[in-house]
Amino acid sequence: MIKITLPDNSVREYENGTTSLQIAQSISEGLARNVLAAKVNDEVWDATRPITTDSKVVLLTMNDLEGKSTLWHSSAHLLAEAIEALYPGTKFGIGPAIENGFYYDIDLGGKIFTQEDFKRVEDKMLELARLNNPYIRKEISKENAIRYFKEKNDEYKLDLLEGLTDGSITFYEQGNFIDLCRGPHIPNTGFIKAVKLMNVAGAYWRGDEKNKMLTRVYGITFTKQKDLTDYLILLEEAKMRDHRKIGKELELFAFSEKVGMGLPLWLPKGAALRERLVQFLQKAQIKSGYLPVITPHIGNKNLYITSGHYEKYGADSFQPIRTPHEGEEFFLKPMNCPHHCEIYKTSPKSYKDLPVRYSEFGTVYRYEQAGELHGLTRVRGFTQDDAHLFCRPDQVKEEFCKVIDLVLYVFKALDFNDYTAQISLRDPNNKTKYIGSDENWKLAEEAIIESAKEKGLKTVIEYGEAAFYGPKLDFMVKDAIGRKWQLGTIQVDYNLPERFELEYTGSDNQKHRPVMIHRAPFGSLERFVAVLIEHCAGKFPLWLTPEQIAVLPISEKYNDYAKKVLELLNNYDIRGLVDDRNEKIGKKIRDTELKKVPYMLIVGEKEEEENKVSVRKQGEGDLGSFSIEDFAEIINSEIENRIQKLPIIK
RNA sequence: GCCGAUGUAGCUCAGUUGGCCAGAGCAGCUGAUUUGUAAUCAGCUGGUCGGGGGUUCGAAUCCCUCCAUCGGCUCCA
Repeated sequence: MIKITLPDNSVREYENGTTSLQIAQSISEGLARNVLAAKVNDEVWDATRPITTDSKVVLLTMNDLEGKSTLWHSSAHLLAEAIEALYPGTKFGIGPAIENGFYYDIDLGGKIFTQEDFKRVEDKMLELARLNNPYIRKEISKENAIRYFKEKNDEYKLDLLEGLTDGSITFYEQGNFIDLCRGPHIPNTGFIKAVKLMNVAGAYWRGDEKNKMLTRVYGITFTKQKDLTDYLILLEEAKMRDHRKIGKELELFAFSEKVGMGLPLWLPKGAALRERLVQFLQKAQIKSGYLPVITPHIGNKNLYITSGHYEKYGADSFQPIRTPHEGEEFFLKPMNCPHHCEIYKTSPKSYKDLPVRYSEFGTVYRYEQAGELHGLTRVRGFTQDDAHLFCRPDQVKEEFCKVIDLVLYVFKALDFNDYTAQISLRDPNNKTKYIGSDENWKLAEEAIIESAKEKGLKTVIEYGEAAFYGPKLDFMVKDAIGRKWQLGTIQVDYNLPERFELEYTGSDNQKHRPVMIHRAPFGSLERFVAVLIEHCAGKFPLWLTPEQIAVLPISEKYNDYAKKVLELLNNYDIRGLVDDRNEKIGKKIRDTELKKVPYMLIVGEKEEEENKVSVRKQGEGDLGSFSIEDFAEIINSEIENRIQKLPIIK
């Protein structure tokens, strides 16, 4: 007999060799029908794998991340089985589960796989799923594994096998399909009840652009049809919120082929919104002791040679601008830090001067490959809400913590309430990608980890995500429909001060090297606005939105009164427009609703007589009539509660 | 940059066995109407069918090429 400890710490005894599935059955049949896999002593196992020692067991269902990914991994095998049945001779790369579903990389020889083929493959998958074929785990020798895939003539699997050591190799078999796979898998294909292929794309074998491009087929499956339906509804919702669509509809920004790809044009309303964001942050930064500076849009090549950016990115940048005579070379400014280093150097610094904090809404230009561009989230010209803090080593932690406060202040003001902090460190296997000594990296990493801890941030560590000059703390926010976005970033840097030979005189009258903190709470205004649009679906906070009110006269007879109302409200710092078109009130309301203007003020005979306005709130309806002063009071207190009462950082 | 898809009026979209002057709705303009909480009516304007080249008696439709966009890959200082 073996002892099994369940998550509620209850201990049950089972016969040696009992499976997690049998444990589930002993608890309830319903549970057994939903068990996809099990965590046995913190390792995810097949639910059908016999347990032979005393163990901690957690049964996994669709409600668990690991349960989902087991289902999706098994679904990838099912996809492969279906494709092999329909397109014999197909070679298979890898087929993992991903955040939402799974994919399989396949080589169909010459055949082009398109959306037209989806229906056929989906039907085949469902047909195979209904056979309830078990997923059977088999340990196999490397020699036999190689023989199998040689016979099958699948060079990708042979390539994968090369990296594996004998003794650890397992095959999984379901129906007529055998795959090299570590597992784990669901008990049988019958758990897969709903199947949807999402899209198809090219992907290089092993992610290396020198290798052959395979066809990547993306799909998702569920154990209930309803879950698939809900997922598709969520995707529709995401489509409705797409900032490219809303940006066009609300006339916030545009692109022009003539101006060039990836170069956003801010339209009047978008520019107003952006400017308001800038003012908001500028104000908080000045209160926090930042000194705004301004630097040019181009910089001499030597500047970037010093910073190390030239060596790292020079070849993949917009190429230099050459002057007609002197043979000088200038780059479009791809980042602000080197300029700020030079500002630091314009005067000698004492330890008493530090920290100094230079801030700049600095517009930078980066050559991004054509296929990488995406709306406002990935562009070739953008404005960073940048700042560089130069401080003594003993000030790093305090400064870093203050920057965290500022970032959280920004998130709070804009309703991003669900966020995590990602500590982005070097790739330990490839240190050549980075500049600077191990010692400096260690100091920087410690500063970040300690500060995040002190602030009580929820953190995850990611290796290989650091900037080339230093580790980062990246803030990931979740939007209103649960999608994750990277926004603000804070970086500790011991390397650029060295390259620029930055100094200050200490109390010991010796020269010392300052530490530099790079930070951008928004990240970039472009990206931030994009994420904000998708977060709030275009219904911006009242303090930020381009038009807070629309005054809607019932007929042209009341246009003059409407204009007077708007003027009076302008005096209360409330902004908006009068819809003086010759249209019926229903039409004006409809159009204003679609423009997502927060408040509509309807004025006609009654209102003019009583010097009032009828207030209608966007998305909610009629609120009744108010005097102009009362309405202004309501708006301004709503704004005050949202933003001005937030504790401003010291 | 690579793989695949897409490109028709300002916007959303019809129109492909190649064939009469390329269509609709919304937007815009003109007029009528002067309106009470999500679309008033009528008329009109607007398109080198992404650009260029080719096949053909004839091309939005077929072929080539370039550009842009979309979904991915790779990349992201």
